[in-house]
Amino acid sequence: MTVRTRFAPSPTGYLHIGGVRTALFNWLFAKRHGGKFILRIDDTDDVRNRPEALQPILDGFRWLGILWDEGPEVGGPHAPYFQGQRNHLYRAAALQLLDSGHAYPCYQPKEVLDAERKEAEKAKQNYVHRGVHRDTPAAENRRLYDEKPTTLRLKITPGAVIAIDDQIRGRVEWQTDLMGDPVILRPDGRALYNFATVVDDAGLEITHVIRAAEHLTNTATQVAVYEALGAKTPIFAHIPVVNEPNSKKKLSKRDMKKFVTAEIRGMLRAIGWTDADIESRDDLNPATVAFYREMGYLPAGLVNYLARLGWSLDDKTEVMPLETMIANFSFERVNDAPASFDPEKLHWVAGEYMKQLPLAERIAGVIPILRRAKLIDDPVTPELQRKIERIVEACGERLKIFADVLPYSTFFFRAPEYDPAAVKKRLHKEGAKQTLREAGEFLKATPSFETADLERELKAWCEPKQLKIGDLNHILRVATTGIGVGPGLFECLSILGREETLARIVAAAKRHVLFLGFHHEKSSSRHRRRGRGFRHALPAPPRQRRRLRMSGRRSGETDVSPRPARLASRLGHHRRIAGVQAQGRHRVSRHQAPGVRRHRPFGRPGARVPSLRQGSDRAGAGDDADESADRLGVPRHRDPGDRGCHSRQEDHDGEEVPIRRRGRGRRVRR
RNA sequence: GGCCCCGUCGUCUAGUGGUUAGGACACGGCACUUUCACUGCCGCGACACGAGUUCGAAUCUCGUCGGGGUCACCA
Repeated sequence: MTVRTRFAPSPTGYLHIGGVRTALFNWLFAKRHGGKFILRIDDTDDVRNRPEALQPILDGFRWLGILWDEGPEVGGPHAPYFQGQRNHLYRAAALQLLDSGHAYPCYQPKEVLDAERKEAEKAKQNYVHRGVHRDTPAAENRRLYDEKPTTLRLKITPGAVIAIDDQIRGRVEWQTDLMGDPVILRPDGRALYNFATVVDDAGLEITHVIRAAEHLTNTATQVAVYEALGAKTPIFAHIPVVNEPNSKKKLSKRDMKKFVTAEIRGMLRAIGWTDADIESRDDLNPATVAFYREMGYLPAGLVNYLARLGWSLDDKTEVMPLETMIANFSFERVNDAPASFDPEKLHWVAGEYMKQLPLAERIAGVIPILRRAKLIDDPVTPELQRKIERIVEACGERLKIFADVLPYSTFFFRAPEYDPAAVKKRLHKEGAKQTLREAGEFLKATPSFETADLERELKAWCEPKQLKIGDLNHILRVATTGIGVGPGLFECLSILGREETLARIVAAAKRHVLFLGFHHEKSSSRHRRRGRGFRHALPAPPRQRRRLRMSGRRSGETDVSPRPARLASRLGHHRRIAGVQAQGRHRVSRHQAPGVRRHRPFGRPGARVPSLRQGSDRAGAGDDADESADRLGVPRHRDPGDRGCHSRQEDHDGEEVPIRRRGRGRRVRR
């Protein structure tokens, strides 16, 4: 028997991260057994049935390399692969069940049913619907239905047990007495999910139904349909759901917008998306695959991470080639318990893959990011290409995802934006200005501006002056790049070239005085405190943080505002020259680095969130900041009074509950 | 509320009666270093709880607690 697995997304306009994990398991299993992976589109929900909403899903799969053997745009022997085009099959199957006495028409109005359901709920009873025509002869039921079409219900056999041997969960059983007769066909002839799915899975000869555990309870109904249809039930494997980061809640498709926190917004803006884009597009969201594509994650890294989310190869392997995953994938090593999506680890895995990527491909990956961020124009001249190559080389392993290039390279393409904290730390020092001027003079005349030569020359220059190369490094770095961290200084200078380097040194030396009083006013904004990559922004540097903690301040929050007296003394000076040089003072763009912050989709687990309200000069942060701060930092707790946990106690002396999985570790292997 | 599923460091996981409970991310520290990153080393840190079976339980049984999923003429 050839293994056939399937994934059946609804065309929602985006590929959900939880969904793609399910699809991946299906795909891996099929590949492992030389089988076929089928993509079927569950588009029976009219409301969301937009053809254009399918494309992002197909694109996402193709980008990840999860290719389907049968399905949209590929075809196959069981076409069409859209449920919307298969309704005649469901209808035929339903009528067949009607004729065989497995189904019956139900004329009970919906309102009555709802009322009954409510009643049952009130009485704390399970609601089990049995229609009046359950026991009417099949021929009579068919006559009734033809005369007056209505909903068709499946007859559930009473007093029976439906059981599956789930590949992951072991044996799971349900008592049919607790199941109502499910509707399989609406009055207008359209099928319901639990029915259509079975007709399709049977029709497409799916051998293994691998899906998220949230479908486990659907399985009872579906098995009943298989049996009524006389079809062979497939093998089921219910994989644990994917939870929100640091949460025990499912990473849901509902309420996706909540994942677009102020921080995520900042990241999206940094790579060139506007607020309008973010508002209007569902897929600019860290719960989708598209988001990671946008941010420049390598697809292979995402696949590797997702594969490891709920599955393991052994006791230690984290990063492994696709072939290894395929060769070793088995349900036996799929965990039973839900797994929380961990963006930090994903980022790490992505970085591991980036390390392996040849330079040429890194360059190719970085270009679209630079372009979107409007740092480069469309035609990439050979000269520009060479510059980008040098930048990427200089970034080295700082690059884990392509978007990491931005904080490390923006200053190569436009005038540096000075990070106030770095300026304060490195330029507001006794002698810094002097050193800067002298270094500038020296760099005017060095014989070469090649990286290695610069390094040698500058080191030699430092020696007699009792100046540590490290100190010079800091001063020059901030003066020429505006930020305190980045690629190697000598690489930076070399890439900038002599002319630009000197210009920046002169400009920085001039403005140095201005810096003394100016930046303090607004520097409480976390957003521009650190000009570092996506990966290392939020926490203050170790030493600083320790100090903050000791002073009882929240960690992660830096207060560099000057004491009032000092501020006052500076203000006079500042006012005098501000009018003339206002445009020359440091400016922090609202949209670009160095505001680019640490990559933390979904926010930082467990961290106190510094107030973003202070950063009112940061565009867009104000509105959603409070809300997202709550979400980011505060662990999700249910209301203590709302713990749905009394059930078993109350049950205990009531009805016996004979249904439970036996032997938790037991798995039926094939 | 009914039914079903799940419970090993903050997170991902290894573990199928005998282990000092292993690895990875994250975090803290040290070393390397011109910053950061990389790399190496060190550290922090878990079997939800209670009974039972057993010479011996993270592992088997029962119970308790906790978490989640699902209860549609949605998918």
